[in-house]
Amino acid sequence: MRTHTTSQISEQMVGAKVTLAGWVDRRRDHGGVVFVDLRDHTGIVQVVMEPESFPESARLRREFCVQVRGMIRRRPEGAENPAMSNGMVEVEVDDLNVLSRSEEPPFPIEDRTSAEELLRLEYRYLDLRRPRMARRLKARSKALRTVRRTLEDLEFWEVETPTLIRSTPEGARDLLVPSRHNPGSFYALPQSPQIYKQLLMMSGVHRYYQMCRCYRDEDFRADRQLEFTQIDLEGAFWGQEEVLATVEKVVGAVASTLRPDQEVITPLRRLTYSEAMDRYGTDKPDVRFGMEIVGLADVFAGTGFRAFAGVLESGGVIRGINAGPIKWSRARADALIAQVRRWGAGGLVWMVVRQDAPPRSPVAKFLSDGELAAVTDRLGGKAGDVLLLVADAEKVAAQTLGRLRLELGAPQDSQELEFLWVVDFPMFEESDGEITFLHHPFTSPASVDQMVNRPLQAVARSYDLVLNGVELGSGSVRIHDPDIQRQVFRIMGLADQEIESRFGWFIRALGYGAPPHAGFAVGFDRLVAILCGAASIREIIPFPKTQTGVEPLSRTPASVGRRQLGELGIAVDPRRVKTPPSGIGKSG
RNA sequence: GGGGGCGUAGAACAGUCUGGAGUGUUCGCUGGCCUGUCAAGCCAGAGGUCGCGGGUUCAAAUCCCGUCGUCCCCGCCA
Repeated sequence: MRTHTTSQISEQMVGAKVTLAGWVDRRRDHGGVVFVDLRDHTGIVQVVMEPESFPESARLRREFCVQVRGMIRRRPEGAENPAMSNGMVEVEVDDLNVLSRSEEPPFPIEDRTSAEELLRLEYRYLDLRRPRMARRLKARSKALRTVRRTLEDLEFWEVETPTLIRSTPEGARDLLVPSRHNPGSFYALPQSPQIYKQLLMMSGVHRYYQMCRCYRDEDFRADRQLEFTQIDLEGAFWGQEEVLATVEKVVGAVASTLRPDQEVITPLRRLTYSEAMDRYGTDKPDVRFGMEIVGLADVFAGTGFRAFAGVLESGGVIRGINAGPIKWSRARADALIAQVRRWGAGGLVWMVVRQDAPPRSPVAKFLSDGELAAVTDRLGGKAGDVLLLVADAEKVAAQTLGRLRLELGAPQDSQELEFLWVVDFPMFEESDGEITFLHHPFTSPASVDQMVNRPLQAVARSYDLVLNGVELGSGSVRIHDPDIQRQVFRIMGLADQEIESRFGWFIRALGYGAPPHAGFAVGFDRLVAILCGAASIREIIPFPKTQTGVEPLSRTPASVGRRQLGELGIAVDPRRVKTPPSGIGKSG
């Protein structure tokens, strides 16, 4: 079918006979001579023919699939195109073969313009012909290969675990699959192979990894789909350091493959969870820029400003950021204050630092000169800088300033890659009076005593990998002692009977000489998306779903027949039936 | 579950605030001309349920109500 790809055509090949195949990217008909840009998966080359010899050249249209045979020749002087890698030469056609014709494409197949995403998804096979999308597919493939090579070199075994597993009510909503042999019973698609990879450790597997598809039936985001790919790994006789070193090797290798322009320096920076929360107001800080959060409670310890004093008395905090010399106006201040109120904060105090004068601020009259000077000093304020202060409950203040920081400071077109470990997460958190784990219930506590006596202060041996403010993955040292595992479930409020019925089989497995083990899972789609500079993981997933879980090309999901349902013992409540959208958004 | 943006020709948009004939821009498409273009050029032409439904009005792309789709965010995501 073809002897070369378009990107192989070069000046050195002048005089060579080649056969190429691909699509008509563009046709430029000059009457006596016709130029066709022939596109394949590697690029574009110009082919030339005369309508006198090839009358069908006039009937070629965009996206026709063609095969051409011809000779590579140097372009006439002055007709070279230095913008193309093979622009010094062109293919003089000896034989033209239209393999298949094409309808007029619904949107142009080129990087320069972009159609609406829904239309692109409906015609994804055309969208993927665009060079940018082809590059992303290729990048994803290279990343997969790099991960596998790196881990295979480290003697990891890729082991496939079941994708039809038992549903567990904890965590995200499961995607369910009905069982025909056991009507009324359901499989769940895995949210992660967590339990199976731990069982593999108990099975004597030394190093495990898997490129696995995981499923979580939760609402979509730019970085969240119903199904997604993880680099899942686990090692026996491992602790935190071995995991971190291995994950650094893997993501470092992928980064240097896809982004050779950026150097990833290992070992990666580490922050503890509490440092991250204090300085950045989030457990996934974007450290490509400063604007760190600074505690100011001591500055206002004896303040006469009632609003601040009240917050401190009730156990709250006062913290601030220096937003720098941003454009400031009354309107902007009002808009920001309204915004932080929508986020749940009581308010926002702003100050604009001045040369040789106390900061300008609506609350300046309530504060002493000493307090104003101390705040300015603490936040490193220079003339023109805008300082933003929040006085509130600790969690609210951290969250508010963390979001403000991102909104006001996050770099827009940065090429930088800032990987970061966040370590020492809390074991549990309290929400609505219930104790739930932050990571998952198989995470080892740093101290069993502390976990039992003061669970909400307990530190877990767990860690997250963060890239440019995006959570790339998380892992932990696992519990390998059945008694500790049982205790964790008790702290979560499970009765012994329930522990036995739901997790007894797993705890029993821990009772047969389980090795200490630890592991990690990297969100592969997110990693590739960030490295490719894509704004959403949909850009690096070949056939992604929309926000309502629809795959618009095949129109998935779809209803199934009564007979199919009958075999499964399932009846659908007609009041709940909603037909998924069956076309593009213009349907009424 | 909640907040916000968007929906106008095959594509990307302007027009919507302040109602007055489907008014327009760029690209694509069709036909013609053209032997060195490469986002070719020139000439001519076709192409519209202004997402859908209802209301207000002499008159609705425009105002109001509802609804569908889509995107972003909050909740949610062990």
